[in-house]
Amino acid sequence: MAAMTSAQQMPRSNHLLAALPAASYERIAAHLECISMPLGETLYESGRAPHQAFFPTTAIISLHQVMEDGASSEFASVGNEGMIGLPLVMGGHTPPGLATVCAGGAGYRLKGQVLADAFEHDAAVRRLLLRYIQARLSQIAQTAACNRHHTMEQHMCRWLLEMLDRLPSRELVMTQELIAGILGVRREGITETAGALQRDGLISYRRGHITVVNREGLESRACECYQVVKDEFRRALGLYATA
Amino acid sequence: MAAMTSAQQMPRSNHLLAALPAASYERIAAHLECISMPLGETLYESGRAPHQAFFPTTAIISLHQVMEDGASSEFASVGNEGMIGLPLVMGGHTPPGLATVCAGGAGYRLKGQVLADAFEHDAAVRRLLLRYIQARLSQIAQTAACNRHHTMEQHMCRWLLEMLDRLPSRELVMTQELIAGILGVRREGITETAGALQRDGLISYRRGHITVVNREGLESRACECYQVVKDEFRRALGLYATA
DNA sequence: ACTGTTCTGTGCGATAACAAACAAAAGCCG
DNA sequence: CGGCTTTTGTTTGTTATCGCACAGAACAGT
Repeated sequence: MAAMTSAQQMPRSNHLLAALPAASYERIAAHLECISMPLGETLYESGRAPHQAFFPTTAIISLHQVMEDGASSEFASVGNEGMIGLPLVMGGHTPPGLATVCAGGAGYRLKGQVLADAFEHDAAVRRLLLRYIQARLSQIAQTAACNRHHTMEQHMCRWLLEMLDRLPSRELVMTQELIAGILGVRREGITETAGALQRDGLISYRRGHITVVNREGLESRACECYQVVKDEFRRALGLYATA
Repeated sequence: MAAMTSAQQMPRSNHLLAALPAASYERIAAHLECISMPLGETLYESGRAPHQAFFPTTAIISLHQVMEDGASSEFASVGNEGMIGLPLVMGGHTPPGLATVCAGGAGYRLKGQVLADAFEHDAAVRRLLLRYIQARLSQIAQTAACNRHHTMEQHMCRWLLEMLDRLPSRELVMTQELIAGILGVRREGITETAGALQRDGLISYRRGHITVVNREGLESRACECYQVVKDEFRRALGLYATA
């Protein structure tokens, strides 16, 4: 965990925080700690009660469900557009599922109690988070349908785009093995698909690094789910939907 | 839509309503209208803004996402344990997706404004609904993973059990074609799977009717998702988790 | 530079689900 | 009863993904 600068004088590089009215933000800002989130770190897991919320700025967190046989599958990814720790405001227990850092980077940490209080007493915070939760619901629902109907290539293109939208650069630091684990498919499948995408000039990669070369190309080979989910989050944060 | 009896003197046959403290319930009860929900009716669709919430008692609603190419896939089913109309309290727009009645029956209808007000001003209502939303999130997340990893037979057994838990009888009135549409698979697949389950004495069926004969058998052939989701809802409603 | 480890590439056969076409019932209604 | 419609059953071939096995390449550390 890196240096703890107060977040007040920093740009609000997390869109969810940025969408708060100034008064609400200021009440929270003093409690935000700037931390680094190293690749592979687990922020939430089923057994452990959560006490912190996280607002990624450059990091990306993958939420996934793990099956009894060890197979797993991402149902949502969270980056600078959102937060980790919804159970804190929903007052329930820790849900099944796991939150792990799939792209190392930075983010803010906030004490669960501070968030819960803000949600309870500040209507603006509450409204925003509820809209965010609704977008999250759509995101997961779309993923469920995507998992049933779309091909591996479509899904992978979608996922690359989602990562890209949240990353400061066009490069992902990530092995094919890891991607396969996240998407819940075999590593060989990713090798093959990535090979095809590289052949067609959409991406280029070397051991543990993938660079997106042709974004439009990826968009045309991704499934509709990418755009659907993106629009939902834009609406939730009060931005206009894309044309 | 059937006769509108005030719900006050009726048993609270919807578990979510039943979980409310008496004071909170009474404030709402006068506004509950008892209605019938015929098979096939659409309660929510992407374009239309929602103005009503629904609390099924004997009916079951299937929430599904529809793809551009017309393919669709259920991501949650809602019966007497829950409600339809979460967007009303989350303050957002109508999400993508569709809510249709997949088992005809009865339920309560509540004006959206009444629900929104209760959520805004009554902390008990808010707490309960937030816990319910959390369970719904888990339900959808589990379905996403289920869609990726489990077989059609596992999924179908899971789904039959979920229907059974919410139905007054052991019989579903429903064609194989319809089931296939809900689960997002081919009708032939359902025919084959249903045939196998009948051969093994777990269910029996005739044109448009399926009767569950051996519940334990189904449980052993369903995937873990059934139990995981069931436990989440029990917790949300304040019941004990199963042993 | 050498060596070991971690990634990536490739080639099988197996399997689950798809697509389409058609046959056979089951129920509805005159 | 007899015909029509809807539902279910069956067949054949195709495709996407899996599971496994192993080879080659890239990189990291000594």
